[in-house]
Formats: sequence, C-alpha cells, structure tokens
Amino acid sequence: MKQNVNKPTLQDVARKAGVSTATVSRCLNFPDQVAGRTQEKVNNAVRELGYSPDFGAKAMAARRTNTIGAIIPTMANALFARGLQAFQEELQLHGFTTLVASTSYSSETEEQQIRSLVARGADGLLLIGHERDPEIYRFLETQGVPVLISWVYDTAATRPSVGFDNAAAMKEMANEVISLGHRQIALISAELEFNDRATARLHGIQDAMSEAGLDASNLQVVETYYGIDEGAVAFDELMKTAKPPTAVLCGNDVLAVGALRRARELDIKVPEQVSIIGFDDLDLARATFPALTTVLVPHREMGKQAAIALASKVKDDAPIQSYELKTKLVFRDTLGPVL
Amino acid sequence: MKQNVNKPTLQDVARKAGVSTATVSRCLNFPDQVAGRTQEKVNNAVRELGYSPDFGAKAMAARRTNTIGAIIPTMANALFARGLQAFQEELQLHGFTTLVASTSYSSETEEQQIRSLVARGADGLLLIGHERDPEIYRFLETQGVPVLISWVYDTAATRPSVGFDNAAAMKEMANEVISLGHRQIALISAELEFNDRATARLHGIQDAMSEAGLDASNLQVVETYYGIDEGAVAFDELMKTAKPPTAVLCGNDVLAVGALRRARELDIKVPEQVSIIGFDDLDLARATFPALTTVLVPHREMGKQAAIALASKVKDDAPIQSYELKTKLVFRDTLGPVL
DNA sequence: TTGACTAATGTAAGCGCTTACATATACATG
DNA sequence: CATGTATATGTAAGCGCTTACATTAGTCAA
Repeated sequence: MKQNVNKPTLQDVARKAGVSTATVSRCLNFPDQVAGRTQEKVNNAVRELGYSPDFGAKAMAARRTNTIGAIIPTMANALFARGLQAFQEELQLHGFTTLVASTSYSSETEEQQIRSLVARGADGLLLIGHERDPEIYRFLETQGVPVLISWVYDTAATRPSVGFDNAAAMKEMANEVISLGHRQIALISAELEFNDRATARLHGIQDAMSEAGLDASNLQVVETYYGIDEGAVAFDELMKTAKPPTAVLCGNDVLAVGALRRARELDIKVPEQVSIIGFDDLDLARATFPALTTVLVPHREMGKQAAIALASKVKDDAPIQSYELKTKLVFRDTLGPVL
Repeated sequence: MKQNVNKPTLQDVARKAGVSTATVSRCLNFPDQVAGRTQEKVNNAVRELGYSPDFGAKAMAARRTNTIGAIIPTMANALFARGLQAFQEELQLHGFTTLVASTSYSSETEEQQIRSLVARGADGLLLIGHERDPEIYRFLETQGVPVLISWVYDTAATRPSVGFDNAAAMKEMANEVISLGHRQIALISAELEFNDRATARLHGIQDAMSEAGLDASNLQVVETYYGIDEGAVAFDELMKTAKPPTAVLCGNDVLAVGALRRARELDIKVPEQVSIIGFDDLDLARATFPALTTVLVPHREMGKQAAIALASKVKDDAPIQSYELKTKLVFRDTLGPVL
C-alpha cells in the first residue's frame, strides 16, 4: 500500500495559482462567483498539476455527497441491471451519482452492503423488496437515510414503494392458464426465503388455483437459482414426478428459457404437451422458439419513477409517494390449451 | 438536502463508553489492542447509538481506501457483468471493496467515471481495452493510481493486461468458416470506434480472409449496438444486399441470437442457407435452436486473474504481470458447409 | 518493595476540503 | 470627494476520523 506519488491538493493548486484555497474551491464549485482572470489562473494550475478533488474530504467538509445507493440481488439478472440503468440515468439528471451494489440474494451480504453504502455517505437508498431484518431499518432510521423500496407494490406495507403487485400479476397469468384447462401446474421459482417478490408470485398462483377449486396437490413448486441451466434442471425434475404438470410457470424468463431448452432436449412439444410461461419479458423472450408467453414488467419506467421519488425526497425532503406500475400479459407461443 | 438527524460520530461513542476516541478507533480496527472490558463498553455504545463510521473521514485520515474501481462498457452485457462478479469476489478475499461504473461505450463517460473513481480514492483501477485518450493515462499516472487493462491481451501494447487475443480468437473461427467453403462473409460488430476488442476481431477476420486469397469485397461489416433486436436488424440488412453472405460472424452471442431470430422469421434455414456464429459462449448460446456455434471466453477466470494481479500491485507494489487467457471454439449447430 | 518491562489508554496533530465571516477592491452616486 | 453597494478574495474553523507519541496501569523477577 505504498503511496509513492503525492497527489496534488487544493493547497497546491492555490499556491500555484497564487490565490487562497477558498478561491480555488469556489472556482471549482461556483465559477460565477470568481473573476474571469482568476478562473483562468486556477484552471491552469489545476490542469498543470493534474489535480483531482478528494471526494472524501469534500463530502466531509460539505456534509453532503449527492450520492444515492442502490442494492439489487444480482447484476446477472438483466431486468435488475436495466431497471437500475434507468434509475441511474434519471438520477444523473437530478445531479446525483449512483453507487450500486449487489447481494447475490444473501440477506447477510445485503446488510453489509447497506452499511457500506451508508458509510460511504449515501444520501438515500434504493432497496428491492420489503422483507428484511427490522434492525436494519432501525439502523437506517438512526442514520437518517431515506429508503425507497422497489420491485414491489404492496398496499399492506407501511414503507413507501415503487413497483408492481407481484401477486396480482402472477395470479392474472395463472387464471389464463387455468382457463385453458390446466389442472396440474408447476412453478419454477427463485428461492423464496427473504424474497417477497417470489413469495408473492407463488401466492398469486395459489390464490388463482384455490378460487378455481384446485388444491395444493395440484401445484408443484421447485426453488432454484437464477440461470438457464438451473431452469433446465428444474424442468427435468418436474417431468420425472408421478404427476408431471401440463403447465410450468417460471419466476422469470431466464428460468423459462432453460425449461424450454430442456423440453426440446426431452422431445416434449411446447405448448402441445407442456405450456411454459415466463416472467419479465426480456427481449430474450422473443428470441426463443417458440417465442415465450410471459408477463411484461416495465422495468425502465420503474427505475425512472423510483429515481424521481427518491431524488425529491432527498433534495426537498418531500414525503415519498408510493407508485404502482402495471404489468401486462404477453401472449406468444408457449402457452396453449390442454389437449 | 436537510440533514435532520445527527448521525452519531466516534466522539459520541467515546463519550458514551467513557473512553477516548483513539480507543474507540482501535477497538473498531484493531480489537486485539484493546482490553476485553473496554471492547465491551465500546461495542455496546456503538450498538446503542447505531454508530456507523464515516468512510470519507476514515479514508482521509488513514490515507487509504482499500477500494478498487472497475469500469466496464455496460452491465447489459452479461459477460462483463459476470467477469466483474468474479473480479469482485476475488478482491473481497484480498480485503478490497470494488466500485463499479459503466460507460455505455462512451469514451467521454468513461473519462468522467475514471475521474470520479479516482476522486473516491480508488487504490487501483480495472479498465476494459487499451484504447483511450493518452491524457487520461497521464492523469492516472500523476494521481499514482495503478491501472490494469482487461478483456484484451496484445503483445504489442505497452501496458500490462489480463485478457485474450481478440484477433487470434476471431481469426481461428474465421479459418473454420472459410475451410467450410464460405466465400461471402459478414460481420455484425459492435461499434468499432474506441473499441479495440471489436477492431481486433474485425482484423482477425480480415487476416484469415486475405490469407485464403479473399479480398475486401468478400466481407461485409455492419456496426450496431448491443442487443438482440439490434442483431436482428443487422441481419436483415445483410440479407438485403446484392451479394448476401453465407456466413455471418457476430461480435457477441447476443447479436447472434438476434440474427438467428430474424433468420427464422425470414424462413432462412440455419445453417443450411446461412451459418451464424457468436462470440462469448454465454449459456444463452446453448438455449437457442439451433444451438449456437461460438467462441468461448473464460470470463470468470479473466476476472479472477485480473483481481489477483491488481491486488498484488496495490498491496505490495509488485509489478503487474500480463496474463493471457485462451479462448476456445465451441462447435454447435449453426455453422455448416456451403451447400 | 522496587525497577524494568509490557499492555492499555489518552492527547493532539493533521488528512483535504467547504464556508461563514471579515476584508479589500471597484465603481456609481449624490 | 465621501459614501454606499456590489463584487472578489482571504482567513480560519471545523467536518470525523487515524495514529505517532506520551502517559499511565499492570506484571513479574529479583
């Protein structure tokens, strides 16, 4: 950890330009408060020295970072990555920098990341889903860091959120599936623990089924990680059971693509023998053959609205307005009637 | 930007625990230097106050951040996202935190991100590809921030890098294509400007072709953005030309999947009428139908080796060893002979 | 009991910035 | 020309930590 080079500081710039540090600081942050000639001198000094302000010092002195943190389960999930992209772009417009961290779906890692982002001075935080240790919420409160929950919209929750109703979305799709005659249904889900989105989607299916007079024995659930291969393996497993499902709903498109691949490998016709349904509507869903029936999640809009809400909270201390986004069923070629 | 809550500081903890700030600091950073009883008092105070250290202040006082920055073109590209994941995991083992930023392939944004990460105190930086404004390299040097280039391995380059030979990898594949009788060849590439990986891949093809006695009129190149739809559109374009290619090489698997989709939509048989070849070997490549012939890039190993090299540079000031990773042709079902 | 250590803690000087306040300069006005 | 006002700059006090150094407490052998 040698620091063999001495980074130039504000002091150095001030000395070189023949002005005070205050003037340099102003010149950098509020140029219109500084005379043209002085600006020139300072800018030259900055350039010649290759000066770069120290963010930590700046944050400490200004007691503000203009930084917002976002913590998502994984970058590997394109939907998170893209929602976050939109979030970031919008925040930039409001003068904020975004710091991103991911948790690999581990609540322990998430806690670390939260603490780390708070330590780094995040003025606000975006978190996915409501479900987490109450203590961490308490911590956030004592630190005075506002939090916005995204990817879910749950009227029962006390915390404000920008997202969609996972249960309702999945239920709507399940209703379609049931109305096509399917009775033996499966769900390939992400891990349910500490994942209220996945849990809600499961509940959506259960709801639809019980309203249709089906009971728990008609539903098989397999939990797995995110990934095409994982979807394939899960599908395999389902097809080996005593009563294989005629419709397989998946927690996301990537799992569905895996299931679809394995179906082809097993020579199971989709949708004639088995229907396969995704969730998210990645552009991937249109690239498979047959093209995937799925649930569209307006991820970019979600990221944008979350950014707007959080920015106005942090800047003007305006209370965060919850915002519900609507999902949409997208019918393509992998859902069909029971033959 | 109200700060209505006063975050507890080291001072507060010290007061509450009845010790000096030095003791608290030691207790937090070097617990074994502090008596057991004292540790308890301090830890209790920390817990009761919900104290969280201020990273900026810490960095300034300790003159070290244990942070390494990584700047990639885009999170949307799964290969970057995953290589980075491995990079991050390995660095964590070495006690470093990773700060990630993306550029959307804009060299201007990249420069901003570099400055921002340096300002945030990054002890080292991972960058993709060699090609960028020399001034930014100069800046990094005056700041004393070591840089490691990844995703490329170019013996001609002066800077150390951990990556693979993009030109050679693509050339190897092009040789296969040519040996199967293809004479009219196309490349769907990422934008070439400021992208030495894409440029090298193009050169690889050109090399192979000229060695086989083919000239420039046999190669069509279309540049586009990253995305399935983009690949589809580019494929369309190629098929409309006077001499449509019999083999379409793609700069990455995602573009290839798009091309494949459009081929199906156009009722063009792959590989009978047109061969389509990807690059990266995402798991996506095995999920399409027909499964994609592509070039495997060992992204996780690349991320890991990059982390090891950078960590040892930053910690022990060891010179960075360049490291070449090998790609591998993966033959599946989208490359066939000219009929 | 004393002296010579070692272990535990305290004191205080910065780290590189921002910003309230004080001061200096320029210019217009009566 | 004195005065008032606006504009430009300087002075210096922190922001919340770490750490070199000083001090004190604790331990043990002689």
